[in-house]
Amino acid sequence: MSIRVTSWLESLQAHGYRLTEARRAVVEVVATSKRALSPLEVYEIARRRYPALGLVSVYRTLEMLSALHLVQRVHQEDGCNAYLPSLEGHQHLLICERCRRVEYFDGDDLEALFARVGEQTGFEIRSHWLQLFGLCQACKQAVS
Amino acid sequence: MSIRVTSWLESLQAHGYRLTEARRAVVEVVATSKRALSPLEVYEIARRRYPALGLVSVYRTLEMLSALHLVQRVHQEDGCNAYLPSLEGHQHLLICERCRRVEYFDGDDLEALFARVGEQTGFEIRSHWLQLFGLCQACKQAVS
DNA sequence: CATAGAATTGAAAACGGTTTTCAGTATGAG
DNA sequence: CTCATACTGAAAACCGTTTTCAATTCTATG
Repeated sequence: MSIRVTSWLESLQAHGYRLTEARRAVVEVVATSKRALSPLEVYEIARRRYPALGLVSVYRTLEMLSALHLVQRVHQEDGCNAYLPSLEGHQHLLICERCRRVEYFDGDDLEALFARVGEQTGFEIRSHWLQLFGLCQACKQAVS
Repeated sequence: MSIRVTSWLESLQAHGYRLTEARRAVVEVVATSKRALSPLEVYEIARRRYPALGLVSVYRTLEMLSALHLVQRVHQEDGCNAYLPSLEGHQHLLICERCRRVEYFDGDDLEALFARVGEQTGFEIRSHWLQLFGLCQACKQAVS
Protein backbone atom coordinates (compact mmCIF):
# COMPACT_ATOMS: atom_id res chain seq x y z
CA MET A 1 0.00 0.00 0.00
CA SER A 2 1.44 3.29 -1.10
CA ILE A 3 2.46 5.68 1.61
CA ARG A 4 0.39 8.33 -0.14
CA VAL A 5 -2.77 6.25 0.03
CA THR A 6 -2.33 5.76 3.78
CA SER A 7 -1.61 9.40 4.32
CA TRP A 8 -4.66 10.52 2.34
CA LEU A 9 -6.92 8.14 4.23
CA GLU A 10 -5.57 9.41 7.54
CA SER A 11 -6.10 12.92 6.35
CA LEU A 12 -9.72 12.23 5.49
CA GLN A 13 -10.25 10.60 8.88
CA ALA A 14 -8.55 13.48 10.67
CA HIS A 15 -11.02 15.84 9.08
CA GLY A 16 -13.98 13.89 10.38
CA TYR A 17 -14.78 11.90 7.29
CA ARG A 18 -15.56 8.21 7.63
CA LEU A 19 -13.42 5.66 5.88
CA THR A 20 -15.65 3.74 3.54
CA GLU A 21 -14.97 1.22 0.82
CA ALA A 22 -15.99 3.72 -1.82
CA ARG A 23 -13.55 6.32 -0.56
CA ARG A 24 -10.76 3.81 -0.16
CA ALA A 25 -11.19 2.67 -3.74
CA VAL A 26 -11.14 6.21 -5.13
CA VAL A 27 -8.16 7.24 -3.03
CA GLU A 28 -6.18 4.19 -4.05
CA VAL A 29 -6.68 4.98 -7.72
CA VAL A 30 -6.04 8.71 -7.64
CA ALA A 31 -3.20 8.72 -5.13
CA THR A 32 -1.14 6.29 -7.16
CA SER A 33 -1.86 7.63 -10.62
CA LYS A 34 0.87 9.13 -12.75
CA ARG A 35 -1.69 10.49 -15.17
CA ALA A 36 -4.45 12.99 -14.65
CA LEU A 37 -7.72 11.07 -14.48
CA SER A 38 -11.24 12.23 -15.18
CA PRO A 39 -14.00 11.28 -12.74
CA LEU A 40 -15.22 8.70 -15.23
CA GLU A 41 -11.77 7.17 -15.57
CA VAL A 42 -11.40 7.02 -11.81
CA TYR A 43 -14.80 5.35 -11.65
CA GLU A 44 -13.93 2.70 -14.21
CA ILE A 45 -10.58 1.86 -12.66
CA ALA A 46 -11.79 1.91 -9.07
CA ARG A 47 -14.71 -0.32 -9.90
CA ARG A 48 -12.34 -3.16 -10.73
CA ARG A 49 -11.63 -3.56 -7.06
CA TYR A 50 -14.94 -2.31 -5.71
CA PRO A 51 -17.66 -3.02 -8.26
CA ALA A 52 -20.46 -1.57 -6.16
CA LEU A 53 -18.90 1.89 -6.42
CA GLY A 54 -21.14 4.63 -7.76
CA LEU A 55 -19.97 7.44 -9.99
CA VAL A 56 -21.51 9.89 -7.55
CA SER A 57 -19.12 8.80 -4.84
CA VAL A 58 -16.21 9.46 -7.14
CA TYR A 59 -17.35 13.04 -7.61
CA ARG A 60 -17.91 13.48 -3.90
CA THR A 61 -14.55 12.02 -2.93
CA LEU A 62 -12.68 14.07 -5.51
CA GLU A 63 -14.35 17.15 -4.12
CA MET A 64 -13.14 16.33 -0.62
CA LEU A 65 -9.62 15.58 -1.73
CA SER A 66 -9.62 18.81 -3.63
CA ALA A 67 -10.79 20.76 -0.59
CA LEU A 68 -7.96 19.20 1.42
CA HIS A 69 -5.54 20.15 -1.37
CA LEU A 70 -4.54 16.54 -1.84
CA VAL A 71 -5.51 16.58 -5.49
CA GLN A 72 -5.46 19.34 -8.05
CA ARG A 73 -7.52 19.84 -11.13
CA VAL A 74 -5.67 19.74 -14.42
CA HIS A 75 -6.76 21.85 -17.36
CA GLN A 76 -6.05 20.81 -20.92
CA GLU A 77 -7.24 21.79 -24.34
CA ASP A 78 -9.58 18.85 -24.47
CA GLY A 79 -11.06 19.09 -21.02
CA CYS A 80 -10.68 20.55 -17.58
CA ASN A 81 -11.88 17.80 -15.33
CA ALA A 82 -8.92 15.63 -14.66
CA TYR A 83 -7.35 15.21 -11.25
CA LEU A 84 -3.82 14.58 -10.13
CA PRO A 85 -2.09 14.24 -6.76
CA SER A 86 -0.82 17.59 -5.47
CA LEU A 87 2.80 17.34 -4.44
CA GLU A 88 3.57 19.92 -1.79
CA GLY A 89 5.76 22.69 -3.16
CA HIS A 90 5.95 21.35 -6.69
CA GLN A 91 3.05 22.98 -8.33
CA HIS A 92 3.96 23.06 -11.99
CA LEU A 93 3.07 20.40 -14.44
CA LEU A 94 4.60 19.01 -17.57
CA ILE A 95 2.10 16.90 -19.44
CA CYS A 96 2.77 14.45 -22.25
CA GLU A 97 0.35 15.22 -25.05
CA ARG A 98 0.39 11.65 -26.23
CA CYS A 99 0.23 9.40 -23.17
CA ARG A 100 -0.89 12.06 -20.69
CA ARG A 101 1.77 11.16 -18.20
CA VAL A 102 2.59 14.03 -15.89
CA GLU A 103 5.88 15.22 -14.45
CA TYR A 104 6.15 17.80 -11.71
CA PHE A 105 8.76 20.52 -11.66
CA ASP A 106 9.40 23.61 -9.59
CA GLY A 107 9.58 27.04 -11.10
CA ASP A 108 11.61 28.95 -8.59
CA ASP A 109 12.98 31.30 -11.20
CA LEU A 110 9.53 32.62 -11.92
CA GLU A 111 9.39 34.96 -8.95
CA ALA A 112 11.46 37.59 -10.76
CA LEU A 113 9.11 37.51 -13.72
CA PHE A 114 6.08 37.87 -11.48
CA ALA A 115 7.62 40.82 -9.69
CA ARG A 116 8.40 42.52 -12.98
CA VAL A 117 4.92 41.96 -14.39
CA GLY A 118 3.34 43.17 -11.17
CA GLU A 119 5.38 46.34 -11.27
CA GLN A 120 4.64 47.02 -14.93
CA THR A 121 0.91 46.49 -14.64
CA GLY A 122 0.16 47.70 -11.13
CA PHE A 123 -1.42 44.36 -10.31
CA GLU A 124 -0.95 42.63 -6.98
CA ILE A 125 -0.15 39.13 -8.12
CA ARG A 126 -1.62 36.47 -5.88
CA SER A 127 -1.25 33.20 -7.71
CA HIS A 128 -0.14 31.70 -10.96
CA TRP A 129 -0.62 28.78 -13.13
CA LEU A 130 2.03 27.25 -15.34
CA GLN A 131 1.78 24.11 -17.39
CA LEU A 132 4.03 22.76 -20.09
CA PHE A 133 2.93 20.37 -22.77
CA GLY A 134 5.11 18.07 -24.82
CA LEU A 135 6.19 14.55 -25.50
CA CYS A 136 7.78 12.35 -22.88
CA GLN A 137 10.89 10.38 -23.72
CA ALA A 138 8.99 7.20 -24.54
CA CYS A 139 6.43 8.92 -26.74
CA LYS A 140 9.09 11.00 -28.49
CA GLN A 141 10.62 7.77 -29.77
CA ALA A 142 7.29 6.12 -30.50
CA VAL A 143 6.28 9.01 -32.73
CA SER A 144 9.47 9.34 -34.74
CA MET B 1 -15.63 50.97 -35.23
CA SER B 2 -12.62 49.35 -33.71
CA ILE B 3 -9.84 48.38 -36.04
CA ARG B 4 -9.94 44.92 -34.54
CA VAL B 5 -13.60 44.47 -35.37
CA THR B 6 -12.96 45.37 -39.01
CA SER B 7 -9.96 43.14 -39.20
CA TRP B 8 -11.81 40.16 -37.71
CA LEU B 9 -14.72 40.62 -40.09
CA GLU B 10 -12.33 40.78 -43.06
CA SER B 11 -10.63 37.68 -41.76
CA LEU B 12 -13.90 35.79 -41.58
CA GLN B 13 -14.78 36.87 -45.09
CA ALA B 14 -11.33 35.95 -46.39
CA HIS B 15 -11.88 32.44 -45.10
CA GLY B 16 -15.11 32.07 -47.00
CA TYR B 17 -17.53 32.85 -44.22
CA ARG B 18 -20.46 35.14 -44.93
CA LEU B 19 -20.86 38.36 -43.01
CA THR B 20 -24.16 38.21 -41.21
CA GLU B 21 -25.77 40.35 -38.56
CA ALA B 22 -25.34 37.63 -35.97
CA ARG B 23 -21.62 37.35 -36.64
CA ARG B 24 -21.14 41.10 -36.69
CA ALA B 25 -22.81 41.41 -33.31
CA VAL B 26 -20.70 38.69 -31.74
CA VAL B 27 -17.47 39.99 -33.22
CA GLU B 28 -18.16 43.51 -32.05
CA VAL B 29 -18.63 42.35 -28.49
CA VAL B 30 -15.72 39.95 -28.23
CA ALA B 31 -13.18 41.95 -30.23
CA THR B 32 -13.59 44.98 -28.00
CA SER B 33 -13.82 43.28 -24.64
CA LYS B 34 -11.19 43.75 -22.00
CA ARG B 35 -12.59 40.89 -19.98
CA ALA B 36 -12.92 37.25 -20.83
CA LEU B 37 -16.56 36.59 -21.65
CA SER B 38 -18.52 33.37 -21.51
CA PRO B 39 -20.77 32.45 -24.43
CA LEU B 40 -23.78 33.44 -22.36
CA GLU B 41 -22.28 36.81 -21.50
CA VAL B 42 -21.48 37.43 -25.16
CA TYR B 43 -25.04 36.50 -26.00
CA GLU B 44 -26.56 38.89 -23.48
CA ILE B 45 -24.37 41.81 -24.47
CA ALA B 46 -24.63 41.24 -28.21
CA ARG B 47 -28.38 40.97 -28.04
CA ARG B 48 -28.62 44.59 -26.97
CA ARG B 49 -27.74 45.61 -30.50
CA TYR B 50 -29.14 42.59 -32.30
CA PRO B 51 -32.05 41.18 -30.32
CA ALA B 52 -32.82 38.41 -32.82
CA LEU B 53 -29.46 36.80 -32.06
CA GLY B 54 -29.55 33.18 -30.96
CA LEU B 55 -27.21 31.67 -28.39
CA VAL B 56 -26.34 28.98 -30.91
CA SER B 57 -24.83 31.56 -33.23
CA VAL B 58 -22.65 32.80 -30.42
CA TYR B 59 -21.22 29.33 -29.95
CA ARG B 60 -20.72 28.88 -33.66
CA THR B 61 -19.03 32.23 -34.13
CA LEU B 62 -16.75 31.73 -31.15
CA GLU B 63 -15.72 28.40 -32.62
CA MET B 64 -14.80 30.07 -35.90
CA LEU B 65 -12.87 32.86 -34.25
CA SER B 66 -11.07 30.28 -32.20
CA ALA B 67 -10.16 28.24 -35.28
CA LEU B 68 -8.75 31.40 -36.86
CA HIS B 69 -6.79 32.07 -33.64
CA LEU B 70 -8.50 35.42 -33.22
CA VAL B 71 -9.80 34.49 -29.79
CA GLN B 72 -8.40 32.25 -27.11
CA ARG B 73 -10.11 30.32 -24.40
CA VAL B 74 -9.36 31.37 -20.85
CA HIS B 75 -9.30 28.86 -18.03
CA GLN B 76 -10.08 29.88 -14.47
CA GLU B 77 -10.92 28.13 -11.23
CA ASP B 78 -14.57 28.81 -11.72
CA GLY B 79 -14.90 27.90 -15.34
CA CYS B 80 -13.08 27.29 -18.57
CA ASN B 81 -15.36 28.73 -21.16
CA ALA B 82 -14.50 32.35 -21.43
CA TYR B 83 -13.04 33.92 -24.55
CA LEU B 84 -10.64 36.78 -25.08
CA PRO B 85 -9.01 38.39 -28.11
CA SER B 86 -5.67 36.79 -28.95
CA LEU B 87 -2.96 39.39 -29.35
CA GLU B 88 -0.27 38.11 -31.67
CA GLY B 89 2.92 37.32 -29.78
CA HIS B 90 1.61 38.27 -26.35
CA GLN B 91 0.24 35.04 -25.14
CA HIS B 92 0.33 35.28 -21.39
CA LEU B 93 -2.49 36.56 -19.28
CA LEU B 94 -2.79 38.39 -16.02
CA ILE B 95 -6.34 38.24 -14.75
CA CYS B 96 -7.92 40.33 -12.01
CA GLU B 97 -9.69 37.97 -9.64
CA ARG B 98 -12.18 40.63 -8.68
CA CYS B 99 -13.23 42.43 -11.86
CA ARG B 100 -11.91 39.86 -14.33
CA ARG B 101 -10.11 42.45 -16.36
CA VAL B 102 -7.24 40.96 -18.33
CA GLU B 103 -3.77 42.30 -19.11
CA TYR B 104 -1.44 40.71 -21.60
CA PHE B 105 2.28 40.35 -21.03
CA ASP B 106 5.12 38.54 -22.75
CA GLY B 107 7.23 35.97 -21.03
CA ASP B 108 10.41 36.00 -23.06
CA ASP B 109 12.51 34.95 -20.09
CA LEU B 110 10.69 31.66 -19.89
CA GLU B 111 12.63 29.99 -22.67
CA ALA B 112 15.55 29.22 -20.37
CA LEU B 113 13.25 27.57 -17.86
CA PHE B 114 11.62 25.47 -20.55
CA ALA B 115 15.00 24.35 -21.86
CA ARG B 116 16.09 23.36 -18.37
CA VAL B 117 12.93 21.43 -17.62
CA GLY B 118 13.08 19.71 -20.98
CA GLU B 119 16.64 18.62 -20.32
CA GLN B 120 15.92 17.38 -16.82
CA THR B 121 12.85 15.39 -17.77
CA GLY B 122 13.71 14.19 -21.24
CA PHE B 123 10.50 15.76 -22.55
CA GLU B 124 10.29 17.55 -25.85
CA ILE B 125 8.41 20.65 -24.82
CA ARG B 126 5.98 21.85 -27.44
CA SER B 127 3.81 24.45 -25.82
CA HIS B 128 3.12 26.12 -22.55
CA TRP B 129 0.46 27.88 -20.69
CA LEU B 130 1.04 30.60 -18.14
CA GLN B 131 -1.54 32.70 -16.38
CA LEU B 132 -1.21 35.00 -13.42
CA PHE B 133 -4.05 35.92 -11.11
CA GLY B 134 -4.28 38.92 -8.86
CA LEU B 135 -5.90 42.25 -8.23
CA CYS B 136 -5.71 45.13 -10.67
CA GLN B 137 -4.83 48.58 -9.44
CA ALA B 138 -8.43 49.71 -9.13
CA CYS B 139 -9.58 46.59 -7.30
CA LYS B 140 -6.57 46.63 -5.01
CA GLN B 141 -7.76 49.97 -3.68
CA ALA B 142 -11.41 49.02 -3.61
CA VAL B 143 -10.66 45.99 -1.45
CA SER B 144 -8.41 47.67 1.09
C1' DC C 1 -31.11 44.70 -60.21
C1' DA C 2 -33.15 40.09 -59.89
C1' DT C 3 -32.46 35.30 -59.14
C1' DA C 4 -31.04 31.02 -57.39
C1' DG C 5 -28.66 28.08 -54.58
C1' DA C 6 -25.89 27.45 -50.77
C1' DA C 7 -24.64 29.10 -46.25
C1' DT C 8 -26.60 30.57 -42.11
C1' DT C 9 -30.10 31.30 -38.87
C1' DG C 10 -32.91 30.57 -34.34
C1' DA C 11 -35.94 27.28 -31.93
C1' DA C 12 -36.34 23.10 -30.11
C1' DA C 13 -34.70 18.65 -29.14
C1' DA C 14 -30.92 15.88 -27.92
C1' DC C 15 -26.83 15.19 -25.46
C1' DG C 16 -23.42 14.42 -21.74
C1' DG C 17 -21.27 15.53 -17.72
C1' DT C 18 -22.33 16.97 -13.00
C1' DT C 19 -25.32 17.68 -9.00
C1' DT C 20 -29.30 16.83 -6.16
C1' DT C 21 -32.65 13.96 -4.00
C1' DC C 22 -33.83 10.11 -1.35
C1' DA C 23 -34.56 5.84 0.97
C1' DG C 24 -31.61 2.23 2.41
C1' DT C 25 -26.91 0.90 4.43
C1' DA C 26 -22.51 0.88 6.71
C1' DT C 27 -19.56 3.23 9.89
C1' DG C 28 -17.61 4.05 14.27
C1' DA C 29 -18.51 6.22 18.93
C1' DG C 30 -20.06 4.76 23.13
C1' DC D 1 -23.44 -4.72 20.47
C1' DT D 2 -26.33 -0.77 19.60
C1' DC D 3 -27.57 3.32 17.75
C1' DA D 4 -27.38 7.81 15.57
C1' DT D 5 -25.92 9.50 11.54
C1' DA D 6 -22.68 9.94 7.77
C1' DC D 7 -22.60 7.84 3.62
C1' DT D 8 -24.17 5.13 -0.27
C1' DG D 9 -25.88 4.16 -5.18
C1' DA D 10 -29.83 4.83 -8.32
C1' DA D 11 -32.57 7.82 -10.44
C1' DA D 12 -34.04 12.32 -11.45
C1' DA D 13 -32.94 16.93 -12.15
C1' DC D 14 -29.92 20.25 -13.97
C1' DC D 15 -27.35 23.02 -17.13
C1' DG D 16 -24.18 24.21 -20.58
C1' DT D 17 -23.32 22.74 -25.22
C1' DT D 18 -24.34 20.49 -29.68
C1' DT D 19 -27.33 18.72 -33.19
C1' DT D 20 -31.30 18.85 -36.09
C1' DC D 21 -34.26 21.15 -39.14
C1' DA D 22 -37.23 24.15 -41.66
C1' DA D 23 -37.09 28.98 -42.68
C1' DT D 24 -34.24 32.92 -43.87
C1' DT D 25 -30.41 35.63 -45.57
C1' DC D 26 -26.14 36.18 -48.29
C1' DT D 27 -23.79 36.74 -52.32
C1' DA D 28 -22.20 35.06 -56.91
C1' DT D 29 -24.03 35.23 -61.31
C1' DG D 30 -26.66 36.67 -64.99
